Amino acid sequence: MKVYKDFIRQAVDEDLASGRFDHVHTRFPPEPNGYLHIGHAKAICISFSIAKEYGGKCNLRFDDTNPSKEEREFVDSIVEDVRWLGFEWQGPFFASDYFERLYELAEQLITKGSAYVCDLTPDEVRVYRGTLTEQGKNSPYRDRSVEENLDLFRRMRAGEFPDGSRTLRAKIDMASSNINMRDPVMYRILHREHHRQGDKWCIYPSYDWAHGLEDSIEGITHSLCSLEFEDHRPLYDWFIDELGVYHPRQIEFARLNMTFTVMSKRILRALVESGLVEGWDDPRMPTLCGLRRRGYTSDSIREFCDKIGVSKADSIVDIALLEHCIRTELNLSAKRLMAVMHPIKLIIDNYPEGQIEWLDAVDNPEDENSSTHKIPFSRELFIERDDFTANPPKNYFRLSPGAEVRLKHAYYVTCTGYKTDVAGEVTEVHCDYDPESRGGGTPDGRRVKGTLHFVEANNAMPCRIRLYDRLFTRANMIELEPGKEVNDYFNADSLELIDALAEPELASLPIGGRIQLLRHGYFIVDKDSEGDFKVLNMTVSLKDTWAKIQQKGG
RNA sequence: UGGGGUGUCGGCAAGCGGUAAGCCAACGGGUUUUGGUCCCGUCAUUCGGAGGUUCGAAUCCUUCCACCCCAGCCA
Repeated sequence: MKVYKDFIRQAVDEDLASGRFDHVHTRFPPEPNGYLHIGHAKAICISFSIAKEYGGKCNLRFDDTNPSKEEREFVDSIVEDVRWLGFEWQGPFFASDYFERLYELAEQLITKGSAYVCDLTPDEVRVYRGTLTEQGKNSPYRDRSVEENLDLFRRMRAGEFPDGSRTLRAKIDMASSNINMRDPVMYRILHREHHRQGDKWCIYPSYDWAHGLEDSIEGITHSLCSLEFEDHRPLYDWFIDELGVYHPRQIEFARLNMTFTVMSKRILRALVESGLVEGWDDPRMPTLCGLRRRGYTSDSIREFCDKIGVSKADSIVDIALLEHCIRTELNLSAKRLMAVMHPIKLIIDNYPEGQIEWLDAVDNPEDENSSTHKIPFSRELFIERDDFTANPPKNYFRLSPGAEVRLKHAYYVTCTGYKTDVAGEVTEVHCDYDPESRGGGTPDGRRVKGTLHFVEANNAMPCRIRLYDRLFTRANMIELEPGKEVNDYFNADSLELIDALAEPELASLPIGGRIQLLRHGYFIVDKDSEGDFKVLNMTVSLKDTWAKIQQKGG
C-alpha cells in the first residue's frame, strides 16, 4: 500500500536517505504572548506528528526574546493547551536560557568582522535600508574596528546606553534584493524586565539572529514554520554557516485559515478586550481553550489537522470540516438525553391521571451493548413547539391534528386537538396514546414517520442552554468588502441563551460531560453549572435536513 | 517597477511523463424508535492562460496572467 506523504515528510525522507540527518528532531516554538488557537494546533500536529512518525522527538520551546510582550500567564496556558492536545514534548525549553550562549556567538561574529554596532536611529535605519526596488546603503558605522565593536557591544550589555540608541547588526549586504539580508539587527537595547531573566539583560536578541541558533543548540533537524519565514531562510542559513555551528533545515508550510473565523492574535485580543466575547475561552473563539470549552475533543482537532493536509498554497478551510470531525466522534461516544428548548404542553387525555412510568432509554444506539437509563412518562409532557402545527406543510412528519407520531422510547400518540390563547398561540396540545405501543413499537407493526423527544412535566429539570453560531457572518474574513472592517462582520446572533427543560438524568452529568440532546445536537456540561442546575454549551448541532427542506421551500 | 512563494472540483488536497485519489460541502435514493447515524449513487474529458517538446503532458520547456509574503530595534 502506498502511503501518501506531504511535501515535508517527503523532504524528511530525502534527508534521511541522503544522510543529511540520521534522525528526526522537531520543535514547536510559540512566543508566549497570547493564547494558542486552532492554527497553532495545525503547526503543533505537524511538528509533533512528524517527530513521532520517525521515532524522533519534538521540543516545546518558548521563543521569549522580546521582554515587552511576553507573560507568564501565556506560558502556562500554552503548556496546558499542548498537553491537552495530547502530545509529549521535550522540555519545555526557553530561548531566554540561551541568552548567554547567544551573546558569546555574537561576540564571535563581531571578532570575525561579520557584525558591527550601529548608532543609527530606527528612522535612519529605515532610510538606509532602501526600499523593495532600491538597494540600501551602508551604515556610516559599518566599518568600525573589531575592537571598537567589541567594546561598544560589551557596553551595550553593561547598560551604558539608552533604549534604541544602538544596535548590533550583521554585516551582510545592503544591496541584497532580499531585504532581510540588508544588515539585519541582531540585538536591540531594551531596559525591560524579562519574565524569566529579570533585569539581567538590557539587550535582547532579535528573532532572525536567535531562532536558527536556538534550533542549532537544541539539535533540531527540521525546523518547520510558516510561509512568511521563507524570505528569512537565507538569513537563518547565513548566521549558522557564518558561525560554523550545527545546521538544521528550515521548511515552511502554509498556515491555517478557516471560514467564519480569524486566526489573528490581534483581532482575537480585540474581541476579548471589547467584550464582544466573554474571554479567551469563550466557546465561540477559535482558541484551543475556547474550543475545549465548546466541547471539542483533542482527538477531533487532531483528526481535523490530519484531514486538512499540509501544503504551501494559501487556503481557507471550510469550518464544516471541523464540525464534521467532532460530529463523527461524538456520534459514537455521546450519551443521548432529551431536553425541550421551547416547550409546549402535551396532554394525553386517555392516560391515567396521577400515573407515572419509568421507561428504558438506550444511552447510545450506535453501541450494540449500550447501557440504558430511565425516563419518566405521565399524562402531562412537554414537547418542542416546532413539533406541533395546526396547519402542517407538505412532508411534515410531526404532530398535527389527526397525526400519529412516536414519543421516543415511550408510546405512539395521536393528536386529538389543541388550545390557543386570545392571540391564537397554541397553548397546549391534546392527544390519545396507544397503550400497546409501550417502548415505541406496536404489535401490529404499523409505522409512524415522526419520532419526537419530550420531557415529563413534573420531573422536568430546568437547565440553561447556550447555543452558539459562527463568530463572524462572512466566510472569508481575510478579504473584506471595501470600506468594511472586521467588527462589521461580528455575528451578533452567535450566542443564544435558552432556559430549557431536560429529563432528570441530566443531573447525573459531571462538568465536562458530553451528551447528545436528541434531535438537537452535541453539548458539554459547562463549569458554570451549579449542582443539579446544568449549563450546557452546544458543541455542534445535528445535521438538520428538515430545516434545509424548509429553507428551500421558502 | 526588486526578491521570495503559490495557482488541480464550491472548500481542502493527491498526482512527481502513461492518460485526474481521497475528504468536506452539495445533490439524488435506501435503511432508521433521532428528518441524526449508516448504506448506495451523482459531482473536474480537465489541471490559471497561450504556445512548444513527446507516441503520450496537470506533470518537461517558453511565455503571459492572477494571488500571497517582505521595507519592525515583532515573531
